[in-house]
Amino acid sequence: MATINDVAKRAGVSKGTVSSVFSKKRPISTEVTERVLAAAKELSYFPNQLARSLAIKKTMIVGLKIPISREHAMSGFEVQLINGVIRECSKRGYRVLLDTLPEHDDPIHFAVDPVDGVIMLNPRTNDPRIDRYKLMQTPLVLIGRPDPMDASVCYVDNDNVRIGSQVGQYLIDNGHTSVLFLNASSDMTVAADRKSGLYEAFERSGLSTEQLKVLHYSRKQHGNPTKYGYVSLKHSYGNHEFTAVIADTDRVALGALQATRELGIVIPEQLSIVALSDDPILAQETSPKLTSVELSAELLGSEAAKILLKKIKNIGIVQQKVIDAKLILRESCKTYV
Amino acid sequence: MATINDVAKRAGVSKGTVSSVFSKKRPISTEVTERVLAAAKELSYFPNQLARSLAIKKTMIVGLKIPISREHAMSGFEVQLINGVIRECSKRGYRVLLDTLPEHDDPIHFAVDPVDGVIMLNPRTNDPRIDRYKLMQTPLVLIGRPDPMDASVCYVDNDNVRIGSQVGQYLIDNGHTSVLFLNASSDMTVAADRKSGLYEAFERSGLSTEQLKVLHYSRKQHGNPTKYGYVSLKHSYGNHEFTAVIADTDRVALGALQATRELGIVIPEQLSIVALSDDPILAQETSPKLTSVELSAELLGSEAAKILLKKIKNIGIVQQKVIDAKLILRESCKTYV
DNA sequence: CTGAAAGCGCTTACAG
DNA sequence: CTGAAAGCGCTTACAG
Repeated sequence: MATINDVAKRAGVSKGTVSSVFSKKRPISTEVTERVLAAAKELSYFPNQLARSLAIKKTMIVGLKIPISREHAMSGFEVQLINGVIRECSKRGYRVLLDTLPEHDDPIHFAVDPVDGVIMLNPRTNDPRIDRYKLMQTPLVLIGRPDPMDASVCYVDNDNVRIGSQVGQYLIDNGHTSVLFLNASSDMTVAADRKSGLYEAFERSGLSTEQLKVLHYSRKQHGNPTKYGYVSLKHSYGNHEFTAVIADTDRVALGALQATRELGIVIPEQLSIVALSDDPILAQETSPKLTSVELSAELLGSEAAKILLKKIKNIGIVQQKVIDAKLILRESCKTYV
Repeated sequence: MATINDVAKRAGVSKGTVSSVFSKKRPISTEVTERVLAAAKELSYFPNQLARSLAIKKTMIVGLKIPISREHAMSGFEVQLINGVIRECSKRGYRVLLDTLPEHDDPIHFAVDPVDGVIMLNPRTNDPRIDRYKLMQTPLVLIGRPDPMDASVCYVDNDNVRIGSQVGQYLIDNGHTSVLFLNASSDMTVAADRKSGLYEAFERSGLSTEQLKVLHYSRKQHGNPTKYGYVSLKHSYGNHEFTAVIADTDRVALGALQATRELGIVIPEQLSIVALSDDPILAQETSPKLTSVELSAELLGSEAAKILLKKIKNIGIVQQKVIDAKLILRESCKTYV
């Protein structure tokens, strides 16, 4: 690969000049410009972004840290979220470095990536990476709230307590007093938040939270979300009393739906189902169509990107944003008439 | 941000030594190692990948060039494909730089990206980028065949002629003699390939290709694939004779399905539908379930990544691979009994 | 086991 | 409008 030096020599100019004709940062006479361009073409010269980035300390790349399971495809939620990030970034001329690599616990391996900022999914409790990004002074925005709360970090999130409460209230309003909650895995902050929202709704209505059966997903135990829905329903139905099930995601709901079919349970007459994470396309194609909460994953992604891009331009900004989730009524819940 | 120099000074060693304790490329005494690590910690030092990459000429990043429409979400095909690329890359410790930016025609803006190689989707006819990557000596693998054919470039692809022919034959075997083909946009090589395969099948069976009505998608004209399916069917039904329609993708089929519902056409009794690009989940959730061709997008992605990674390790390798597509029979085609 | 120095390929004040 | 030189933050022969 020819370098800027080769071109400079060939064109009989300094490399600063070559740099300028490509970057257009200072005016170069047309005569020289042409000579340089000709030399560049002859030598098949292409500017090296890496070297450029090192010099100007800017890459026009946004890092997206999103752990992806080795076995399964991305969920609709992840896909939409990535979509939102990409769309927003590409609108502003940024590219996206997808980092799905498992995280190194060893901080020695933590390096500053060739990115201008990073979006990080699902921070864990006391996530050490948050501090490291602070020390690096790398602009960071989380998707999902930091735990413990930290007013100095940027994030976008749904209000998961509210989601739990809302769905609970909806079921209560329609006559349900006992529900099976197929919750997310217990180490996720969303799981705790949604559960507490659900409890809240029950208590508010003077119902006993004893009527709430909450299960947690475990990849080790269940294999995948659809199986989780399937076996959980099969095991629980008959053993526990419940007239409604809340599924953590549409995939979980799919498994549950399958189980009800095999058990001969009629939806929604005998059992109501609502899913919390919604791939709008999927939810409309099941039968019956799935009543579910639209988390607006794409919006989460694009808002995260917006905030990050703002922050990159103006270090110091800190901003949080909660994205509205809405319950979309379709056909899988019995409504009280 | 502290640099390697700061750490070296603080620890009272040379920067080569600091470099070595982080890279472990040459042995450093434990005493010095500890001093360096302590200094690094005190100064919040994190190695700069960018500088490292420039020095060693390696980034451990794979570029994925995948133009994404501003308006719509990614298609199932794209999602699966990206999935395949990511999965394979992350398995080998590579990250993926998603580049969805619109391509600059101006070759002056073509720079060598901070990647070790690139995967490029849907090359155009006489795509100038292919030559540029050659000149840059950037390892390249295409998804979709180069046009014109070029034995020196790596690619993975379905055999789209075969797909067209296979689907055609299947329809013919089941008694169809006239079909509506809702093909991809006319500037895509896949469109031509599939069409010629379909013609082939008709000719082989001694049928008149006059009974083939082929339409092409145009974003300008149709807006989006689903609308394309919807309006095309509405316009064509009644005006043209056909007992089967081949939809370019499942999204197109979705639109067509919707149109048939409104027109009161019973699927598959009155009309057979087969889709060429298959999101397995989507296809199974429509009613009736969609008979469709599984393109194995994920496999396309992972195979492309495999070849690229091999090529990165050993420049000079050239390899092509055609990925099998299979027709999955579900419920949307009438079968001849 | 460690250091001094050249090099990776750019950019950017500073000077003219 | 252009050049010479220092700098971006690393790595790596070479020498000891």
